[in-house]
Amino acid sequence: MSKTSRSVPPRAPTLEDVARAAGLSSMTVSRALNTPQLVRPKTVEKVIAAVKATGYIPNALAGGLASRRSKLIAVVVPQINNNMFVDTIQAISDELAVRGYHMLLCVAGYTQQTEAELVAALLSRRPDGIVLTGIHHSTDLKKVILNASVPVVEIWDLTPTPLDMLVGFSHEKVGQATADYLLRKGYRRPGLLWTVDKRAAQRKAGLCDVLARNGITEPVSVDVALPARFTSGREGMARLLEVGDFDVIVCSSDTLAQGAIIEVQSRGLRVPQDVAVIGFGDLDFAAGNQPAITTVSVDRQIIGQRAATLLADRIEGNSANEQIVDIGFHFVERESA
Amino acid sequence: MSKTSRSVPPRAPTLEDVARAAGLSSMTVSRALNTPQLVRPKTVEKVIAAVKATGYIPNALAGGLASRRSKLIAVVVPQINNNMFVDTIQAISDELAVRGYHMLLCVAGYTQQTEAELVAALLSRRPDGIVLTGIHHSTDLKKVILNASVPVVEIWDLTPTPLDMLVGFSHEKVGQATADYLLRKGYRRPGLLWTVDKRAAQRKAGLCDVLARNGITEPVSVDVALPARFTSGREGMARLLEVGDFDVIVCSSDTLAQGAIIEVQSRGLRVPQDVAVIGFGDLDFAAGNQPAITTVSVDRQIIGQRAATLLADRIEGNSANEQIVDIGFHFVERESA
DNA sequence: TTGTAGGCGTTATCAA
DNA sequence: TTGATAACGCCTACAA
Repeated sequence: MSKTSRSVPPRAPTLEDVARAAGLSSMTVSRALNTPQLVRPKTVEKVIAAVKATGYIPNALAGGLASRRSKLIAVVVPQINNNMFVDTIQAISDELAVRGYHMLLCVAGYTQQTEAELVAALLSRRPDGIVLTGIHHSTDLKKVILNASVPVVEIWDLTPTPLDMLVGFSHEKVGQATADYLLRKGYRRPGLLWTVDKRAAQRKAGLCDVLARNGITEPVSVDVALPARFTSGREGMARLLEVGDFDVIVCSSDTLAQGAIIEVQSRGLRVPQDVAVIGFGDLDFAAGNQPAITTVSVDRQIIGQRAATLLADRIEGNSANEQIVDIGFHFVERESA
Repeated sequence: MSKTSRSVPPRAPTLEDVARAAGLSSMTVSRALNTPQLVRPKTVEKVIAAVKATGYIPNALAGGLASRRSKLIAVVVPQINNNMFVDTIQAISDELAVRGYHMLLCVAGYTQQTEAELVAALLSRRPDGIVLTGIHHSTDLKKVILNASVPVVEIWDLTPTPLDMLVGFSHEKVGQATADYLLRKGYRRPGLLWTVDKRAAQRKAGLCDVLARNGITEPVSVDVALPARFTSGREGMARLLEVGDFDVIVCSSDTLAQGAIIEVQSRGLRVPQDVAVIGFGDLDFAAGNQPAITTVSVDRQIIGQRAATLLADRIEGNSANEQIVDIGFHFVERESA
């Protein structure tokens, strides 16, 4: 109705508006905001005052379009609500924040098709870099990624031939180390309590490989659905106790191990005397559990931190010298096995 | 050197390139991709073929700039590696994916200053909506948000005066319900094992309020750092056992409760006979723990799902009828108290 | 140190 | 049903 008070459309202030308020050109305002060292201090002050006065908030869409740098990193994980990945995600987010990037987080599930589609959609955001979980990708995905020539870090696994950069560790070796431990401790009748993802499968392969070479072939394995849950640990252990007589149960994660231990104890049996239990991950409850869980420790935060650093360095031209980072792992002997 | 093979700069194909390949205008290609129902089927086919041939990937920065809709939702949480929030985040992500949005995930920590800065930076991405954890924000943050006139959902808390929309429950009532339960069960010497965030403080207030009205004033409280960890639970319980004689320990989360229970058991005491323990959250191990943990169940996924739905509906003009969603909670009596 | 011109890749709008 | 034109808001490149 009235053309006085609300005649101004509620358009967000632009660089131009700030420039007008400051009596400068929009280019100078842009410089004052992004590269203040190239602008006279007094001018910078003027700009800052004008920004405050106008309530200006930069438009990163426009900025990214013009500069061809989005300051955006896309992160693809199989799941968020997974004790293994959350610490890595948090570390990525923290490190990226320090470097001035934002994190676009996507859940791919555990199928390749989904991941390929997701990444294609993600690329439309023109991220400056991408973090992919794992090293097994569909050929479509690989083609799209390489074609986009965007820096990529694969995490949580190891291969001599990554798409680009990589931060992880060898799951096969984890399995082997676990087998070595079992054999050294004299366990002969192992049972497996396992989730069905690719990395867990590699650990199983390494484990069974060494066991087989030592005369223990095809140990019984009970599979449980992802994500690994305490409940699945209990149920899986219950099934194992029905089908066989084991001296040790190897679990694909500490979460399962904790559930398994409770199940054993609830039957009046003792861990490790009646049946031992081994986990994976060294989650925060592993050391304090009763009995303390023997497990494989992996620095999940370092994975995220290094991944973010590698990407940011590459993007900013401080070309990373090492492209493949093996963060290793270490076996932690505690009470449960 | 040679100007034949590599003379073409590796510029990503644009709408224009697709249009040329299809013998159409870029506008028609844009329509075929976004609103195919407005384009002749045969033309759409041509476009799809040309897209495939050129390897075209849309540029959402340009699209967002032109259309003023980024298809981006910013989510701000205090922490990611927190058992309480991950399920909510995952649910938001899942629901947003279905609706065609991407999630920008930011970690604010537990200080208001950080959150205000983060949101300002986030707004530069021109998100179509924002999810904020909690209802306590700095006045700066509120001003910026309202000024940007972007849809907001606050989650995990309840207030009659949200910034905009809200999905959560009353922490004070959770505390009251817990107190009611304690009193009904005849517990008279409660101790508290608590983290120091705002929402936990509200639960404590509700709890102490009811207790005080029943003659139990200022129960001893041991505070532990965030995030709530199994280890903190054990340590906190150890301190409690040193400073007093309690018949029940109320914990601000199941994670602490689980640690507390183990600590009690490791001393040869029994839960709940020697000391009872109550948790909060009904995390996945609560029901299967030995003893099963008496706790308050909150549907963490629903919070995320409803928040995402509210936002998407609002953005797409299907104006949400209810702006404040109280998802409630329910007390779950099990064995530990 | 500051300013001008032009383009980044897409979509809204209007015309055909 | 399709196309031409003009933004969208910023930054690169160059000039002054």
